[in-house]
Amino acid sequence: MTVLRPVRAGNAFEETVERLLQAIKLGVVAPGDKLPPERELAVQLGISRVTLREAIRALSESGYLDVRRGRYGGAFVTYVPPRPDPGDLRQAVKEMGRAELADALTFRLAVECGAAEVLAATELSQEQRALLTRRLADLNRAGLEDYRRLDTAFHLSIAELTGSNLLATTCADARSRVSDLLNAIPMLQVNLDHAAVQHRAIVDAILAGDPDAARRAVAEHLEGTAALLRAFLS
Amino acid sequence: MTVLRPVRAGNAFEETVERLLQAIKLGVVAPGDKLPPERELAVQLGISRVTLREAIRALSESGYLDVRRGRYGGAFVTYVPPRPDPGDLRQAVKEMGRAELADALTFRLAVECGAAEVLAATELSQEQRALLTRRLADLNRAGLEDYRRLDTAFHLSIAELTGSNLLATTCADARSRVSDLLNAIPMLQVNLDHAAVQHRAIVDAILAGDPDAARRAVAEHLEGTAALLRAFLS
DNA sequence: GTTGATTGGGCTAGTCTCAGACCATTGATG
DNA sequence: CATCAATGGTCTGAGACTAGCCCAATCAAC
Repeated sequence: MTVLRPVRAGNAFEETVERLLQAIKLGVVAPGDKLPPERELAVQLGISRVTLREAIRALSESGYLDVRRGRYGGAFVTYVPPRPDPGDLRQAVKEMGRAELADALTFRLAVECGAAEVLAATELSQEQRALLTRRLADLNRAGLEDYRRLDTAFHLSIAELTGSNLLATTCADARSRVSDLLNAIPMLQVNLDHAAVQHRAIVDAILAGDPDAARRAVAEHLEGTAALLRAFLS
Repeated sequence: MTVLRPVRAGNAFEETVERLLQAIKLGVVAPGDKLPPERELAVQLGISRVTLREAIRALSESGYLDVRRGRYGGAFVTYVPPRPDPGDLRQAVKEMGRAELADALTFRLAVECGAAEVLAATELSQEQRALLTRRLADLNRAGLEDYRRLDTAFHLSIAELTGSNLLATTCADARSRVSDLLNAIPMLQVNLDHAAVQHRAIVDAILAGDPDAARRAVAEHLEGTAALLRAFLS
């Protein structure tokens, strides 16, 4: 049964590595930025500093972080998403497995659609409307270097604006499960233009307070990339 | 930031208690049934038998379980949902806190709507359609004693039928966050009749392959109870 | 240069958790 | 009534995790 599943996804070290990797790959800490100081971060993550340091060392040895001592030191993010490559994509899809990929894509579709329609059904303040349009503008202004990070920020801000922390973390989790795959998709200008139109439609539907339109816009947007990924299974 | 949150919700003992309580309150193991044998359950939950036994003992001492030794023994569920009581409801809502309640309700709305519309957009096999209608029929045939459990089973089967484990567990989590509150809501015949109509509408929309209608039906259904709960905040 | 604040590096004693083995109880079956 | 399989009850040694402390390095400010 679905509820008597493992209580923990691994030991504290493994879960910490996973969490930090999520923060890095989602661009919560951008390349060149540094993580919070160990003592502080350990408290935020609810683990001991020893365990946190083990995780940081692992990520440092894997090339995700550069750790520097002394004042103004810290753990700096060195990871930059690899250049999109259909070969990587094909391999990544294979590694993940057919069932797991379907699960992750369905999950993402459901929670992002749910978040968008809830937000569309909400009375939004002027600040909230401004934030949403600003995120969209940031994304449209982005270069290829920053596109994925700002795309993530845009999508996650929809969930965050609902005011539900549970929903925001769930959407972040859903996205991180496919982030490696998304990063491997080549960014063709046609696709970017297409995505921009869809992003616009999503924002318009939310600002217009039209949940059905918001749902359809998000579904259409996500189905595009989902179909592309599924194609690599055959 | 939403992603640098605690890695663990508590120690293994606490998380195990929480998980077993979820299984009991959602009716995954019905009153009178017993949990799987300790050795087996410990493996399923990914914890040691020692830790599992501590959790079982705590629940036994709290009156949720009755543990019997020997062959044909086991941990039997003795918990039956308390008789609905507006007084309990008012207190439970107060204990939970305004922000947490809003979070949980928004979360549930988003994920259950998302699940329903994904399912409505899916090609369903004959077996899947049959399962859904059977769950609905079971619920309509239920007495007051079994209503909550079968209502939960109906709602969760929608998420399970999407084939996404992640989505199913997320919906189960969302429901369990408000289950105490739902159980405290008095079951008036008017409300049950109303719910039956809404359940029918949800199933019809899913079977008809109409995601927009499915979304609206679920949203309307959940907003009813959400509004009722919110009323107890004032 | 010296200083001092900030940050990573490392140690230790104690608690939590685990795997595995063995014991005790129960009750259907022959 | 004796047997025996299934199940909960208990113990032990090892490893994971934590809290708290102190050390070492760095660099802006004086």
